[in-house]
Amino acid sequence: MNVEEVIKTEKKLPLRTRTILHFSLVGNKINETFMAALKPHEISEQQFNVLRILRGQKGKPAHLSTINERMVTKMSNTTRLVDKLILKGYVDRITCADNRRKVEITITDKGKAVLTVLDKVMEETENELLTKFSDLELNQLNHLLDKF
Amino acid sequence: MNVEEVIKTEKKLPLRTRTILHFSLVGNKINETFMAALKPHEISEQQFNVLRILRGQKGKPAHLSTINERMVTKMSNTTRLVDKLILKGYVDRITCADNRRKVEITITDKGKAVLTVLDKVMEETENELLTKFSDLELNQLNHLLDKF
DNA sequence: AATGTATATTTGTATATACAATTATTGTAT
DNA sequence: ATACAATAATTGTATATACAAATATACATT
Repeated sequence: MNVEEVIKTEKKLPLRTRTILHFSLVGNKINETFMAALKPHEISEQQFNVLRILRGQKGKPAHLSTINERMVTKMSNTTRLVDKLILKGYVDRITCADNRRKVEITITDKGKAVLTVLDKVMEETENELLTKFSDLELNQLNHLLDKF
Repeated sequence: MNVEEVIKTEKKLPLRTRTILHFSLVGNKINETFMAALKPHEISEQQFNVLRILRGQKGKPAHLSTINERMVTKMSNTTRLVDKLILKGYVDRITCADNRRKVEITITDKGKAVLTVLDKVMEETENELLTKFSDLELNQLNHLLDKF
């Protein structure tokens, strides 16, 4: 992906401007690719993330605030993401007995089942996006990303 | 930015999964930073992009489709982005005389004026985001991004 | 000229997200 | 115990975006 080609400019961009622009162009490509891959399964990336977080709990329920901390989205959206997952039967929500302000979210068997399907979809998409990278290059990239 | 720390997991993620996740975490950080920087000026990143594209035309108007090609967003959104810029007095829209299906968008003096202000804001934000990078590292990053 | 097809943009509608305000519950200080 | 602040989640509302359908104009074929 060549920046100057995409944005159709002849003039040389300053290094920092070019880097940020480059980054956001690649980011958009990655997002679009994942959205397209998940679309046939009628689930959004954010909803998928919630399911993954819940699986990470290994049976234990997660408080809504915990899910929220591990996501980029805002609290109010987390509530509504969970609403949608409940409608699909992928998670359950009960109010916490210890502290009735909190709610506990658990992934259902149905939710686990779609996750195993989606895991494959995501892995394939990752590989598709990263075909041109060697492991060495991926490590270099990760190392550079740590600097942000 | 450490991936495992952000998503609070102990187990080691597969290299490819980690890279994509890392990328999207950094992408979110970049986006948030720019949104926050532009917010006081009451303009969105997308609206700002339209203005930059128009400036690149050097006085010549741009067709809506041209603007659209150079942006990530969809055509219908481009229409509405321009609507908002017109309301603010930053651009003009006239139907093209040669081909009355097309429209021509031009940046106004007022639009150019805010751009010069926003240029500084963007440059500062870029520098703020990239403080930890040497020029060599930025070139390495750009080189790796080309592989996407 | 009439008809069908392609192009360029706009509009309608559903969904997604951000932000502020609200509700409900718990903890704390007097 | 009462009042006040803090915490957790939800709801209302405005804005943003995606997608499909509609509109308007131009081009091509008979």
